[in-house]
Amino acid sequence: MLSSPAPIDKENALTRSIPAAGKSAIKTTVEDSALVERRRAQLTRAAIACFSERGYHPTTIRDVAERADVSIGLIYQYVGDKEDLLFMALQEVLDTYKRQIPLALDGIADPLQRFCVAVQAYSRVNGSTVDATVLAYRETKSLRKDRRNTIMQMERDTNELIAVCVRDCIDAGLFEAIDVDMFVYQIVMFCHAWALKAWHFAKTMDVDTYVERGLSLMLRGVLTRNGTKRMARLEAAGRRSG
Amino acid sequence: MLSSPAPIDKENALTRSIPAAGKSAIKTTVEDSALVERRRAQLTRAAIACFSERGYHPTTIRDVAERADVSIGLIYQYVGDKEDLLFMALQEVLDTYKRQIPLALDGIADPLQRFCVAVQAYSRVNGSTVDATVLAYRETKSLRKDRRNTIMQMERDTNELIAVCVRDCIDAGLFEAIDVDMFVYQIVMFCHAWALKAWHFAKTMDVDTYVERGLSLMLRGVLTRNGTKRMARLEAAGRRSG
DNA sequence: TGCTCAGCCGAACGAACGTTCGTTTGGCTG
DNA sequence: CAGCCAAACGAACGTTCGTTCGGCTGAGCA
Repeated sequence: MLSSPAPIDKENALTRSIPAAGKSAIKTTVEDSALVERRRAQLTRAAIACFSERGYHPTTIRDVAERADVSIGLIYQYVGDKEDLLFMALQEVLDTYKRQIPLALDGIADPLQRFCVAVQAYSRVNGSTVDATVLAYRETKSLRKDRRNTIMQMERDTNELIAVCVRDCIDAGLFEAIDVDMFVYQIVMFCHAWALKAWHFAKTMDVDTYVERGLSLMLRGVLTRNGTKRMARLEAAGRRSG
Repeated sequence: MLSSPAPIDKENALTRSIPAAGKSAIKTTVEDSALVERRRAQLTRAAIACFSERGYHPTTIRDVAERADVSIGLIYQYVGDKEDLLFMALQEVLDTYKRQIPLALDGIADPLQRFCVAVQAYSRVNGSTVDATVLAYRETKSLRKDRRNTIMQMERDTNELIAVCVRDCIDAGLFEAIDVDMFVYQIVMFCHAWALKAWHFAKTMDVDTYVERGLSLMLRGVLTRNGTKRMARLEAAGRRSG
């Protein structure tokens, strides 16, 4: 057996919109916790926009303040320092991925379709926020170690969403007994590549075409005979509905 | 036919160790061109080390000067500004890739073996300089547009080295008539992933294991019947020799 | 020996930026 | 309406860092 054990994460259901509370919590001087949440969301949105555009270090606090339409001083009532803004931004980006995939999967039962939809959803969210995905690749290293670990754990959580789909396909006899860990990373890199190599791909196709062409390549040799039949049926159904 | 035309680049043979002369050339006040080359190589080495460790923006000119064991003032006799250092560093990194693959391919005739060796060489060079590969992903965006384009062209050149191997395998009847562009990017991302996801993979295997497991997954469904036979023979030969 | 100048040095400059803090605002309370 | 206070503001501070520039050095030459 080639597959190495992938750690299964159980804290998924417990995470909040801004998780990782406790240890690396963010300082605030404001009491009203609803206000804190609202302001932080506002600042996070502005930070993602600024950091995506110019990068973390070249962006100034003044840039973020202006984008968020608040004063410089206000920012320091809701975060401890500039790095907190980056941490919040990256958490929000990774969290979006973690939210979008289950959302797309909702109500779909067939394992093969679930797999394809998961890949499509992940690629689409990468595509709709290319800059944010690139930001995560560029700036995760700019975080302190413990926070970097938090972000990496969030990536592992997302990967696990894909891994589950793959294992279900194998269990259902639709995929061969492949190297799951390797395949999951191949898929994940494929989804990220739509953002990372947008300068190459976006010239010649849209996301959905990309996913279609990519899957038809990657699934050769992975689908069982049954899987191939099921795939043909799904494609026919897809063509009929849109 | 799914494959889209990949542009073939002919200026490969013309590039020098520090290419892209002409337009975006780098300022110097020193006459002796041999000295300029030596000093720039020295500075480039130091810059790659510093930028890889701490990132481009947090690295100071003082850091690079210290690492290269020269004064601050000397640097400005060989480069115009800090961005020149980044440009030289990224060029050197990408150029190493472009040099290593043909080097590994030298003397190998069998198309399938050439493909496998190219993937292995690319993964190995990514692995031996993980930080440099990550640097290229992080900081290419920190360059001015024209220089960013130069770097992207160098990446395309490297990709083309892989593309040639793939097409040769198809022409030799060892690969099915697959989507070449898609497959090349899948391979390239796979090679980069060894560096980008080192925190995941390096815990459980070495580069060569990674390449072996990755290829055996990606080549299912790509190899023709003949290709599969040839592959088995190559693996047997490989096992005998080392 | 003394002159010259390419190459090198690093103190000094000044702009930019993260962060602070004294002040202002506006709404609630009694 | 007076008194209070959380929230917001933004000028000012102190530091950092890219870049400059005036002077030093030593090899080559007369």
